[in-house]
Amino acid sequence: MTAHQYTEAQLVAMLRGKNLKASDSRIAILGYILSSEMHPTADTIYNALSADHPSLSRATVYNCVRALAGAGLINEVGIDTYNQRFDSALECPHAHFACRMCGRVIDIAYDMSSITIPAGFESECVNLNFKGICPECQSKHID
Amino acid sequence: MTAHQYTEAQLVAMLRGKNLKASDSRIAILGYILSSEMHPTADTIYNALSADHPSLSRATVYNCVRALAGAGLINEVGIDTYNQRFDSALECPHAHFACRMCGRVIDIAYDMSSITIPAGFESECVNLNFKGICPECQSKHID
DNA sequence: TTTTAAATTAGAATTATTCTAACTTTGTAG
DNA sequence: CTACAAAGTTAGAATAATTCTAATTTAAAA
Repeated sequence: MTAHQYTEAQLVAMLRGKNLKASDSRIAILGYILSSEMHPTADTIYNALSADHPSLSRATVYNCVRALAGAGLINEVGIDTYNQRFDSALECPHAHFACRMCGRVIDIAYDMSSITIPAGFESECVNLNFKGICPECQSKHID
Repeated sequence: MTAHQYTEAQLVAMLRGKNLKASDSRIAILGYILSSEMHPTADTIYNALSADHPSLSRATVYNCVRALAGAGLINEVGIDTYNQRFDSALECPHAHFACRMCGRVIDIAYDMSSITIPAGFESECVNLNFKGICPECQSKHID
């Protein structure tokens, strides 16, 4: 929920802990997602990092987020219909709210421990997503 | 959860009830989604219906699902990362489970009434999605 | 009927994602 | 420290999903 800054050494340790090589790109992308509150898309990540990492390619962004999500360090947030978004998997689980007026994706404190899956299914990831109108847009607008 | 068949008159009534013109495409697409258990993608819908509706175009499928989802007759199921899927909004709410091995999206009976959203947010749609391994794939495979 | 706004169409355009094959880096072991 | 092998990265082309455009057709109201 609250974004954290991590040192490079901490990011390297996280990657190694998941048996991922600590490449420059992975360190930068993981650090960016963990420090961001905005549920970035692959394109947002690419744009944010290419200034400091001029050789970064879009393919690497896709490769990295896939590896990081596979390792459970980040989550895919399936709330935005036409762009995949990512956020930290290290925070306590939380829900998301997408506002159909302003388009923002907002974290919602939510007790995910109340959500259980039926026996027989092995769940690796839970997503609870709401769509509607956020408080700010409600006050701006009569729908 | 269980798919239903509706008569054309019923489908027309549903559309009119939402102030949507009852065009051929909308009747066919709504009927298809409501009678399907498979959470079809836009492409699946297009392929399933073009035999009977040779002039149907992909643009129309996208236009229609947008209109139907906006009217609350169907839901976008944000569980499949790289394809949007749709299902009936008329059934009682339920969760989805996507298996990362076989790729199926399976309905899960779930008490959505236990899910409440914080005050101030006006929620129009809730999605509870799980990803992991389904019972069938667990028995096939040692991961 | 006639009318008109809305919906549909084909295909081009755009956008997001993946693929390919050459090159570079990482972590390890000598 | 140096060499090696495996894994990761790169640019750009290819693919796939979605949207756009402008002409045509249709639904429903008058």
